[in-house]
Amino acid sequence: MDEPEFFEEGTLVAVLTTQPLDRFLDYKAPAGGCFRGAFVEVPLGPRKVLGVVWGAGKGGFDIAKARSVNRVLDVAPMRDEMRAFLERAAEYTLTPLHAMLRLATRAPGLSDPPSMRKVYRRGEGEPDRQTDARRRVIETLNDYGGLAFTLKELSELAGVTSSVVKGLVKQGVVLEEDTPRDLPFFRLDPEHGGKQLTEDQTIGADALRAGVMSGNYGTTLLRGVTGSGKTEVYLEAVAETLRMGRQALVLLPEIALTAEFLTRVEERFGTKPAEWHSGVTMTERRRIWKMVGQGGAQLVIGARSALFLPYQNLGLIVVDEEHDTSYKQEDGVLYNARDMTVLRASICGARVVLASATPSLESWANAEAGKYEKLELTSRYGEAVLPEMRTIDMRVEDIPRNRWISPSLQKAVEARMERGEQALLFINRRGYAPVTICRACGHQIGCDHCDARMVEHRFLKRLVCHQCGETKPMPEVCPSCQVEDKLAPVGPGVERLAEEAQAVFPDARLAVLSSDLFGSARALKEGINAIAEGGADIIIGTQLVAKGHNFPLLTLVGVIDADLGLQGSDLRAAERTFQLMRQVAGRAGRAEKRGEAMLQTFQPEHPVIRAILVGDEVGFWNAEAGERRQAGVPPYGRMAGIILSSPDVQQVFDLGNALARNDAALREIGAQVFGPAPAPIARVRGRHRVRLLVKADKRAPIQAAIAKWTGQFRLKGDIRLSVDIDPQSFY
DNA sequence: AGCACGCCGACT
DNA sequence: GTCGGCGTGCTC
Repeated sequence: MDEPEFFEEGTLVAVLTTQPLDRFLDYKAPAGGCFRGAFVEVPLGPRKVLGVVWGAGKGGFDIAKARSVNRVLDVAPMRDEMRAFLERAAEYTLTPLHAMLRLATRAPGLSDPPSMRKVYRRGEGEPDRQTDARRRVIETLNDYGGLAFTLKELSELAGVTSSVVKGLVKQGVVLEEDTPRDLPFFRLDPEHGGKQLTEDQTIGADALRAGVMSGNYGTTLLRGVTGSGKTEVYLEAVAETLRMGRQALVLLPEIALTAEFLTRVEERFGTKPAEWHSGVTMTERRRIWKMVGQGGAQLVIGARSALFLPYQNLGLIVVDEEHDTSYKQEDGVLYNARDMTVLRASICGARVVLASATPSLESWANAEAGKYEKLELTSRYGEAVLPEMRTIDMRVEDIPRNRWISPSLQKAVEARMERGEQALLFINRRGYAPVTICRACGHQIGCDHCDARMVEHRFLKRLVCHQCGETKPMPEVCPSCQVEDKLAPVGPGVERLAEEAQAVFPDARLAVLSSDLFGSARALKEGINAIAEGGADIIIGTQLVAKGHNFPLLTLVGVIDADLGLQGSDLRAAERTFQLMRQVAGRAGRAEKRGEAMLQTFQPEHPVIRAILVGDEVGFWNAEAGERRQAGVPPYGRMAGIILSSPDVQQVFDLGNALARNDAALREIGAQVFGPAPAPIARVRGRHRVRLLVKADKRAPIQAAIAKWTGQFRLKGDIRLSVDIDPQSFY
């Protein structure tokens, strides 16, 4: 390893700060000098800001203005590979570098001196007088063999007041010591809880282990049907990474999942890993950030932002459910954590495992092209097999108005209940009804700040905008024509389906699983556990249930509206529908009983529905790939979205049109621009949004061209422009 | 991001 | 005359 460059006191260093400046600022190195990569505090105008020494200063300005770095912070310096990663990620996503540095420093108190706290352990001496309380303190300390406790912990464990402990400290029986507040995580033991793997899993685990042992970059697409035990397989790759003394990161799409996952990690490695997501406390954040940087955390389980932690020796990154759309950050810095994972790993020589039962077309195409290795787990655990799937043709079902459970589905559910098995009714819509319409004038209630329609939530007794979160009470009269008692719900949501199910199956015990019905991840987990143990006959759920929870008694899945998502011209709709339906169907029959899945559809002959039915994944992907290749869209072409937003409609359209007219920079690389058109959500929080789409050849330097193109324009007033490379949805 | 500078409209 | 609106520019 090359030693990073050292800068003597007084020499000029280029510093990148977290302030939104589009260049480096030069400072004089502080007393004692500093290395490249050092985190520093620098003066900026009247303020002190956080920065990183990026390299030698360039000069070229009035040298008398150069100020000195205030001090070098007491955290591990940023490694060269991290700087390279941030630079490349900034370049790829067309994000200013300072914004990338922000992502990488999302922990509080990095500039604070390491804070200390007092801990107490057993000393040599004996107390002058033995009392009951004193004996309990000493016994507690002996029981835990030399461990140190905080005052609060020790007095609670021993059942004494803090003054007893303090008294013993005075006599030297208990020692009081200062230790850093941010403690390392317990060591994970790769040999702790290895499970017996199936033959299939062993082959997979061996292949992943071999990759880890190579010590080089490489990506493996780990494909396994639901219940095939992907997790066990990639945890073996984690184990091998730990044996090699390197760090591992497992990215998960859902916070709700991490609790269950953490338990599995603890069973496998004997202790909990570091857990990083938006819900962790500030103190814990700082601890994780620092410990990851100095090797005191071997394994991080986290959401996408965990990719920007300062790993010092990252050997493996697992992206679980790699197809999940939540890996794409949709506000602020627009990046896809799956793609950035591959970038980061290729820079620091780490392995990547992309795990999914239903991979994204991008990853599938990369595997087909030989860029990724492919690994398949085919057999499910035990005797369970994929459910038998069939459609219910809604065109021929005799079903009353405002009912969504067809007679065929009803019969099937009743049959399962008689056998004491569970059924799941799946609908991918939260709330009571997606639309509220006035039957007097036809007005549909919309959000005041967005162009989205408000969704009635009876549980909350309010209308909710699923776009911006705005809520308002259900109006008494129509906001448009003021007529009373004419507002009617249209279409089903999960709450309304539950109401119907209760009427259709009066004796059934219902459980509704929707993300907005649980106050916390913990409550959700408890709810899920109770259901899994048989606390309900019928589960009514949104896509929350598709995400890897286990329901051993579940043998029937009824999909209320399999067509949802097939409409529209969104090219990814078919892919998402395929993935979601396959995942939901995978909930049935995970234990010993053969499951069944029934899809209610008005278009049973649709190619996607047919592919879902026969489970012909390769056929589906080939068909989908063919169409996209034809259209020259991702993954066979490149796209970027340009979103303009402003409170003033005229302003955004003017700029949009100006951009569309002056597209020489794009034509130079053979790219086309479409639009401007109202963005998928044309108004968000009072801002009008307009989108242009850029389409280019797979190999075209789209970022450079877009930078040149948009760079000609100066943004006036409150207008914002953001570039979304590889947008999730496009049409 | 902040913060200062600076140039036009409604007050004392 | 001056207080204050927020457009523009600077920060080593």
